[in-house]
Amino acid sequence: MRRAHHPEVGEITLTGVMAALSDPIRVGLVRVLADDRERGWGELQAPVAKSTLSHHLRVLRDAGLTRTRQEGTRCFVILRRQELQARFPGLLQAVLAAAEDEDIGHQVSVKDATQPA
Amino acid sequence: MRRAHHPEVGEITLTGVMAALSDPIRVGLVRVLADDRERGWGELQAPVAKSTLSHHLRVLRDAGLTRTRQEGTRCFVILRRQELQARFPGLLQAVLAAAEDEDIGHQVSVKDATQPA
DNA sequence: TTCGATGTTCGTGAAACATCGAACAAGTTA
DNA sequence: TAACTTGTTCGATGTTTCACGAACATCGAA
Repeated sequence: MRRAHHPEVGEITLTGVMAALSDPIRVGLVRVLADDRERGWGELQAPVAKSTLSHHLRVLRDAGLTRTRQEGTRCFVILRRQELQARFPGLLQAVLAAAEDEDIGHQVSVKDATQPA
Repeated sequence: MRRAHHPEVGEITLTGVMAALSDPIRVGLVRVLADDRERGWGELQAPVAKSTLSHHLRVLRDAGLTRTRQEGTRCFVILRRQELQARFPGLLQAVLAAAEDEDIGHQVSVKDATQPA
């Protein structure tokens, strides 16, 4: 369980990001993470098996969209917003706005576990 | 040779656009078309067989990124820039900027045939 | 040490995709 | 009518992706 190759900012590719965001579930995950709060795996609710969710999160990570941190046996994800903004200015913003507008990935949500702000 | 289902603006989906732009050659085609000039098939130069090029142009068209016009036996493409801007504000712009920055799709170009401005 | 929880990886299909060459269709031109 | 040009469609092939369940690894707790 120790595999987490995050690409450097400079290694993030446009086509990689586009490919990662061509799946509704992954768009949904990004939307959920768009509030810049770190989320635990377990909070993420999506209509797929956990191995499939793991796969999607890996794709997002490999594409450079998210960063994964491990703490004990559980993992946390966070959106690499600033880095993406630096690499591809305006892109994430435009995608998020479009996703909101179309309500893409609405099937993904967070369990309100850590909700006490 | 009569197949050209252009989606309405409202039918263009984000994931469709993202998927279409996850291929370097298609990004290159969009870059070439980014000057808003209509181009003939024959002008488009890409390192793939013509059937493959036809396929890529079809994907772009189906995704709503381009519009195809037929005149006699030859076809012309143009970027649906305004409509995309209306549908997904800022998206195309961000993608084009990123593509320029990374020089993605540089393998695609135009023959200077209609070049006399 | 033995559970239980949490993710990852593996093995496996089904589907989608990129690519090519060849065959086809539809105009243009000779 | 007979070429020729231009682009589409077809069939084949190999790769990638998505999906699942099962097995494995890791850590914390009993």
